[in-house]
Amino acid sequence: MNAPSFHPSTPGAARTRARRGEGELLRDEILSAAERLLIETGDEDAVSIRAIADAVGVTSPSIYLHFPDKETLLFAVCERQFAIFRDALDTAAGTTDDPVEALERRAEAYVSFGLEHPEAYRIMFMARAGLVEKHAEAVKTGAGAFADLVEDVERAIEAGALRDDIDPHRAGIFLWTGVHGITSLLISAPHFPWGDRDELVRELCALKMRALRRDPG
Amino acid sequence: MNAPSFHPSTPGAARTRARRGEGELLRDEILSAAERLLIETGDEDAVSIRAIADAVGVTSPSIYLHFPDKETLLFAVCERQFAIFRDALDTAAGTTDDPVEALERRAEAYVSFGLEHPEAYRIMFMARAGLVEKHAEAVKTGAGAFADLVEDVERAIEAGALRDDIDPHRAGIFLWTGVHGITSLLISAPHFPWGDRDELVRELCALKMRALRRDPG
DNA sequence: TGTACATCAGTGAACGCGCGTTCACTGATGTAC
DNA sequence: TGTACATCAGTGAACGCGCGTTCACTGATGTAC
Repeated sequence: MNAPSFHPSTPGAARTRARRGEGELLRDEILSAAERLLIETGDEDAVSIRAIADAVGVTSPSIYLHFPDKETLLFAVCERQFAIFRDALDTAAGTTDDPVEALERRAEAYVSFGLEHPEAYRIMFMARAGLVEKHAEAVKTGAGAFADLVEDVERAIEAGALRDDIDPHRAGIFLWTGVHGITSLLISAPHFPWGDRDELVRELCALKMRALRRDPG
Repeated sequence: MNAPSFHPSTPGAARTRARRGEGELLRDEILSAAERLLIETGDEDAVSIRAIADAVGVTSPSIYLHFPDKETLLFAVCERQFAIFRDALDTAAGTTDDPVEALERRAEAYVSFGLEHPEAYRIMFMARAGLVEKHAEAVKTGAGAFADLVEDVERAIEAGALRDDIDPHRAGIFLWTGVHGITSLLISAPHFPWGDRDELVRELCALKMRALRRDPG
C-alpha cells in the first residue's frame, strides 16, 4: 500500500513550545494536522497518533495532554467537519428564494462536500454502525443538518411546489438517501462509467425532485 | 471494543487433516470461516488470518498454502458474495412478469441483501476507492448485476411503462444510487428515526419509480 | 532587583499487543519396486 | 506382500512492524518574597 509518506524528519515547522497558559494552542494544531492527514492520505488508518504528532512537530505522548484517547480526537475532527458541512449546505440553500431550487442547491452542495472531503464524509456517513452515534455533539449537528433539509421541504410544500400528501420527514429521508447514494458510490466506485459527474448529479437531483413535485414536468 | 470472542481453545471441530490430493478442501473451509467471521463479528478488522485459522481449527501458516496473502483471501470471499448477491436479485426479479414490478422487487431484494449481509455489503459497495476495483472477477460480477438492472429498465421502457426519454443506463444509475443510499444509511446510522423499515423501503422505492414512470400516479 | 520555587508544556524510553508473513520442520499418505 | 521413498498437508516458532498508551522525567516560564 503506497501511502504518501510523511517524513518524521521534516516536521511541519520547528514548533516552539507554547507559553504558559497557552497549552490549548496545541489542541488546535493537533486537530488541524489530523484533518490534513485524513485528507492527504485518504486513509483513516494512516492517521495514527504518531503520524499526527509527527505532522505537528511534537512527540506522541503530547497528544494525550489534550485528548484522552484516539477515538475522542478523531471525533473532535468529525465534529468540526459536521459543522462545516452544515454551514456549506445552508449557505448554498440561502442563495435562492425559490424553495424547490433551494432543495436542489442543497443537494448539489451535499454531493460537492462529499467529493471534496471524501475521508471526512466516510467517517461521518459511512462509518461502522454506532461509531458516530456514540458522539452526541456530532449526532446533534448531523441531526440539525437533516432538520434544515426537512424545513426546506416544508417550505416547498407550503409554497405549493411539492405534493402535500407526502410526509416532510419521509421526503427528507428520500432526498437524503438519494444524495448519499450518489455521493458514496462516486467515492467508493470512481471507475464505474458515471459519465460527466456534474451533469449526472444535476440530472439525478432533478429526477429525484420530479418524484416529489406536485406537477412533474 | 467488546467484540464477541472466539476462543482459540475451541476450534470449530477437531479437524482431521485432508487426505492426499484433497488439500483443496481446506480452501473452502477457509472461505466459509472467513465469511462466517465477517458476519458474526460485523467487523472487517476482526477477521485476521489468525482468527480465520482458529475458526477452521488449523494454524495460521496453513492459510498460505491456499492464498498468497490476506487481501486475495478477502476478495475470494467478496467474489462469492457478489455471486450470491446477483443471484438473489435475479431470482427476486424473476418472480413477476410485470417489468416495473420486477424493478421494484429487484430493489427490495437489494436492500434486503445489504441488511442481511452488512459486512459483505460494506466490502462490496462501501470500501475505500479502488479496493474492489483491483479484483477483476468481483468487478465483473458487480457489473453483471448492474447490467441485469439496466436490462429490466429497457424492458420496462419497451413495455411503455417508463418514460422513453430517459437513458436506461442513467435510469439504472438513478435506481442503483437510490437503493444504495437507503441500504448503506440503514447500515451506518441504525439509530436514526427511520420508522418501520419495510414500509420505508417500499415507499422510497415506489417514489423512485414514480420519477421514471410515463404516467406517475 | 535577585533568587528560590511551583507550575506546566512537552520529552524519551518503554510497555504489551496483535498483526501478516516466513521458514525449517514433521509425519501421515500413497506409490514403486 | 513388504519396504523404502517421494509427496504433500499442515505445524511451531519466530521475524519485524506499527500501533495506542503509560510513566518518570526535564527544563523553560512565570510568581512570591
